[in-house]
Amino acid sequence: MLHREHPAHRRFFWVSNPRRQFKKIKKTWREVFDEYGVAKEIRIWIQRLPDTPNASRSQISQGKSKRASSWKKNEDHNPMFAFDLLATVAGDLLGDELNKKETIKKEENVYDQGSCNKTFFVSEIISKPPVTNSGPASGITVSDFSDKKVPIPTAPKPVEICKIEEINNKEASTNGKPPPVNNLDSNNVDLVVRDDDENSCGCTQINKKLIGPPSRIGDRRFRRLLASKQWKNGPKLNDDYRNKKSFYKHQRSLRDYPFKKRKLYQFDNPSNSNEVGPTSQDPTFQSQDSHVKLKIKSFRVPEFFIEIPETATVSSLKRTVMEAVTAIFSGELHVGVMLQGKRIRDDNKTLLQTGICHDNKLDALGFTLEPDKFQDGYVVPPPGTPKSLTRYCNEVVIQRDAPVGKCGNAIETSGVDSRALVAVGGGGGEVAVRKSKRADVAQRRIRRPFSVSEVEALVEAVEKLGTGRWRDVKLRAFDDAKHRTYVDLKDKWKTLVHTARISPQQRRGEPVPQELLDRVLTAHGYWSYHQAKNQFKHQQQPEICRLL
DNA sequence: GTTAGGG
DNA sequence: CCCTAAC
Repeated sequence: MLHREHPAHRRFFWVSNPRRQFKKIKKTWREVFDEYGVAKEIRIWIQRLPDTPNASRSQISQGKSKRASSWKKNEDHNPMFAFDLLATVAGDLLGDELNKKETIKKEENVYDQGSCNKTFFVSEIISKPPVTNSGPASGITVSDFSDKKVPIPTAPKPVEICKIEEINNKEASTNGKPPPVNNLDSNNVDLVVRDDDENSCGCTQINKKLIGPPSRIGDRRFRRLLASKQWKNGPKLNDDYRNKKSFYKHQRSLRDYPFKKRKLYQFDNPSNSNEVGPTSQDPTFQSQDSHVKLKIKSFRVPEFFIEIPETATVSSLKRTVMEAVTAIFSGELHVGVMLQGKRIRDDNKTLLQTGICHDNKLDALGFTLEPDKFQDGYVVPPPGTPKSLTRYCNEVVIQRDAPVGKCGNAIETSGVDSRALVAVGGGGGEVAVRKSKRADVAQRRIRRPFSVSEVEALVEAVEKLGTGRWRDVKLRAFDDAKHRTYVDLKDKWKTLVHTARISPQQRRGEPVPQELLDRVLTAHGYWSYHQAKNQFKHQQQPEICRLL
C-alpha cells in the first residue's frame, strides 16, 4: 500500500519536539526543500487527535486541521497528546491540490512513554508515485533533484505520512548485521529531517541500507550536507564537517564533559511499547516459580573524547582519562532493562510478564547503566548493531551473555574503547587529534547555575565595566572560573535583567537576593543610557558605583 | 576573537 | 547554554 520499497520514493522523516516553535519547524522544512530549489512555500497543518498514541487514525482532513497556534495552546495543557502533522510544499512538487489527492495517514506519534515529559514526534512524508504508474520514473528520489536523472514530475504528488518505526523495525529485523556497504543505491535514499532541539537526540540517516539503525548525528549543517550530493561520501562526511567547527568547539570539548547531555529518544515499537514480551501469562513458568539466572558479562564505557597536547605526559593523560570517567559516572546511576532492543519501562511488571524469563528471550536481554543526567531515554541499539553505530549511544551497555550463566554474577570490564583515547602526534604544537572518526557530535555543556556569590561578582563587575565589555568582565571577575566564558556572563546578565523585571513568584532556581537584582536593574539602566556616551570615557571614569 | 541578540 | 551575524 505504501510502496515503501519502491526505489523511486523520496522520503522525509521529521523528528521534532512538539514544543518546537512553528517558525523553526517551517525553517527546517524550508532548509530541506531549498536544497532542491523547489519549495516556494511551506505550509504546515496540525490536527489534534484523540489521546491514544497507538490508535490508527483516519485520513487527514485538511479542512479540519487546526492552526499552529491552537496546537501550541493545547499542548501546554497536555504535552502528551497525540497529533497529526501534515506539511506540504507549495511549488512544483506538492501543489495546492493536496486535498484532492489520496492521502494515506497512519499513526505517527512515537514518543517516550516513560518518565520523559516531552513528546517526541516522528513523521514521515513520502511522495508516492501515482497509482497508475508504478514505474521507477514516477517517484521522486533525492537523486532526482541533485542529479536530474529523472524528470521531476510537475503534477502534485500525494503525501503519505506513516510511522517511522515500521522502517526501523524492518531494518532492525535484519538481525543487526552490518549492511553491505557497497550496495549503495542512490535511488533508495532516505532523507531524514531531524528537527530537534537541544534536548533531543539527533537522528539523521541517509541510506538505511547503508547505515542501519538510527545513528547519533545531530547537526543541521551536517544534515544539509547529507541532503546535498555529498551524501554519497557516506559516513566519512562528518570529518570534513567537523573540521569546520570553530576552534572554540575543539578547545572546550575537553572541559565540557560530561558531554552528550542531550536527551535521547527511543523508537518504541507500537506493537509492544507498553508490554514487552508476548508470553507473560505462560502458566508453565508461574507454576515452577523458577529463578532467572542472569550473567552480566561485561559493560562498556560510553565512548568519550579527550583532547590533550602531544607534549603532555602519560601521567597527565591518565589523569585526564580518569577525570573524564569520573565525570561520567559521578552522580547516580540508573539501570535500564532492554528486551529485544525495547526498553522495559514498567517497573512493576514481573519478569514473567515481560517475558524476560522466557528462554528464547534471554538472548535479547540487555541492561544499560545510565548516568543520572541522561534520564530521558536513549537510543537503544538493536542487538548486533555494529559498534560504529552503538558508539553514538549515550549510555553504558551491559550486554548479557546469551546462555544462562553458570558462574553467577560476574562483572568484568571490557575496557575503554581505546580508539577514543588515542592522541596522535601530528604536526606538533597543541593540536590534539582524535583517532575516532565521525563522532565529534555537538556536545552541549552541562548546566551550571550561577551561585549567589557568582552573581554578586558579576553584578559588581558590570557595574564598573558596563554591559558591553564581557571579556573584561570575565577577566576581572571570573578569570579563574574556566567554565564561565564571557558569553556565559553575558547570557547570565541577560537573564538577571529579566529576573529582576519579573515578579518574585515567577522566578525559579536559587533565589537571587533582591538587593542584587536591584543593582542589576540600576546598572543595566545606567549603562543602557550611558554606554554610547561613555564608551570612550569609561577608562577614566569606570566607577559608576559612586554615581548610583 | 568579541559582541549582540535570537533561540 | 547554543548559534550566528556582525564587527
